Amino acid sequence: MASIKDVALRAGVSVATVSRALSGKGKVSAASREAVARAAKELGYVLSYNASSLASGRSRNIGIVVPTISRWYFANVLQGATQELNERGYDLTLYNTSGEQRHRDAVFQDLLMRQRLDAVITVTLKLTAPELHQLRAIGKPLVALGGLLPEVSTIRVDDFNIASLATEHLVSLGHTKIAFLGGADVFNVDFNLPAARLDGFEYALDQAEITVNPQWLLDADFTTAGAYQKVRSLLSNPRGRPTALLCASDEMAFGAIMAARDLGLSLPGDFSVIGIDGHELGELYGLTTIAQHPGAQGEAAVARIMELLGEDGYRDPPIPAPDQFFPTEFVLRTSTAPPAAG
Amino acid sequence: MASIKDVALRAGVSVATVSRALSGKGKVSAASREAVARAAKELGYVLSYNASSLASGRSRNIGIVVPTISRWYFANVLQGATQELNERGYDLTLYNTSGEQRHRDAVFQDLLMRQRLDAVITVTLKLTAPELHQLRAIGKPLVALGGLLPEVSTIRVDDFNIASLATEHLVSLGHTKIAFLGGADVFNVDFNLPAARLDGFEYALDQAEITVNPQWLLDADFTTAGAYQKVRSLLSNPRGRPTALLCASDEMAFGAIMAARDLGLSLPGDFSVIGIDGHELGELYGLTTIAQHPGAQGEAAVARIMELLGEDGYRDPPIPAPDQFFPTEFVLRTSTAPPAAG
DNA sequence: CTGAAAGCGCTTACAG
DNA sequence: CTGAAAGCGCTTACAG
Repeated sequence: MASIKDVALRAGVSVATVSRALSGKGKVSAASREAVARAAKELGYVLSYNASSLASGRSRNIGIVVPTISRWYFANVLQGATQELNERGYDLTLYNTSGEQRHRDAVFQDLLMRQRLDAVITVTLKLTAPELHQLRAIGKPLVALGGLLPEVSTIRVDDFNIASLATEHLVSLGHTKIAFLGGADVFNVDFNLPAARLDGFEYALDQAEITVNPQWLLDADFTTAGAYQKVRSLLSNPRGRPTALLCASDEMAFGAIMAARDLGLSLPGDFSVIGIDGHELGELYGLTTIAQHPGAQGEAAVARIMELLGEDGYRDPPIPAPDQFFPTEFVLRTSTAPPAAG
Repeated sequence: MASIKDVALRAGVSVATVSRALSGKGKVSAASREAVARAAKELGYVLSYNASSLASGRSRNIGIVVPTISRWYFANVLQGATQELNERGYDLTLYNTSGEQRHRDAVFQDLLMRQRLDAVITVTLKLTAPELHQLRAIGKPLVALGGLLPEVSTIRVDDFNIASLATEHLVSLGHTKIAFLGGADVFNVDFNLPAARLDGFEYALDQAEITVNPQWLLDADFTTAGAYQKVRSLLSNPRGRPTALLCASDEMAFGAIMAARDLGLSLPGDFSVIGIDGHELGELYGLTTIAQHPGAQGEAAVARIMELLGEDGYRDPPIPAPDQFFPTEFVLRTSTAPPAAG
């Protein structure tokens, strides 16, 4: 592979000039710039990022830590983040904390520390105190997508507000018998949202002076199959069932719809379902939902990182790191309607 | 951050000894080893991978190039690959070729070339000749998951065989009116499988002396929604419809099942569906399928890379790079049954 | 605008 | 088993 020396030799300038010409930093005459560009092209020169990073302290590489990849939300966040980063000429290094504890430890104690990263994005991770300490020790910009890192710049949706809005929708249709399907803590993820979403649900019902039936506050594991089981039981209770259900994720809402159908209920006449997420499949199910656009969240996290990095790769002093609510969108489809008369 | 010099100073040895002690390469006395370990720990030393890579030529970093992330197969491949890599102390750098052409160009012309990678894994990508040339020019081990890179070590499932097995299953149940739903080329992915799977389908029918109805050879875009539309049309044809369907992916099979149900057909009595993939949701749908375990494929790709790298990070001369079929598994559920009498 | 040179933090023959 | 030293390929004050 051609090195910067080869380019310098061919262009008839010093390596310093090659470096300046190629990076665009510092003054270089038009003639030199051109000669360098030509030489570099002829030699197929690509700069060594290890060397560049070592010398400059900038890696053009962002780390992202997720609790799992193979779930809708996370896969879409990654999709948005990689595209945005690759477009800006940055690499993305992916860390997955799922699986055994020692893998997770390896990520925080070793992999993240290797000084190859300019910044780190964490996605809905509930970190232990030592993990947070480690992350801070890197001394690089940090963005927490999905919130949850104290004193760290965060981007997240307003879970309380989303849940109360969804609930208000059901109330406004005339429902009073409304159930809630939240999510349990899985993957060591703080889907802490469950708490906030439950609060929003209860708040909206309270505002409407509707009493919450504690039997109708359920939990599943954020999967379609898990939700299916729970909702099937819910709807089979001979002592009466709700006419509407708010699910803390669309994937769970799909399970709820399947369960209701399998029990012979007609939707939305007998049973209304609203989700939260904006999953593509929602269209096919006719699912009313509140879309949170995770791909765009991934892009926003990258944009925030770039702000924090500034033009030269760092800000001194650092700019304040805001906490930002990401906008969501109410999507009305056919899974919600007024309850059947009677 | 503490550097190797600090550790050397504190341990009372040279940096060379520190390097050897920490890497485990070369002879070091037990005493030195211990002193170094203690000093490193006390200082919270973590080695700079940029420096290490520059000096040694090894990055402990594997690149993986995918055409998209937010689809079941790819998300699961990544899930398997990251876990396996993180466990071995390797970083994974993720490149996504979806989106605009210039992003894709940036990946191949720039990002992959930066000499930060020890090896590259590509996932079901149809590469152009220049792209392939670029990849080869890196001079690093290459593994193609899903096949398709000429003269490159590949790991893939046997699409022909999978499809013919699935078809034989339907035939053995007594079906003769069998349709096939393949996938169109999306994302610039060579889901070239469609061709192989179609071949397998036709072969099996031929063996059973069943004539293929060309009207029943369909194509969708590998999505549930796309399949739903196609199958709805297929089943609504007043001139008769098939009693069974082979779908080239489980996600499409879900759409097929939904379409059949929405038309009032009873499954599997009126209509049998078999998929290919092993998607988790298949259980809920009762979908008979051929599971291909993409997470395990991701792990296998990593294992292959490690073989190619050898203990020291390279093999000289390189070991031969085999082409390997990844095992799949027939999963019988309730979506397939003999056709209703008549 | 340009070049010589120091330095980034490691690894690894080489000599002992 | 150990250390001094060269070298990996860049970047960036510094001096001109």
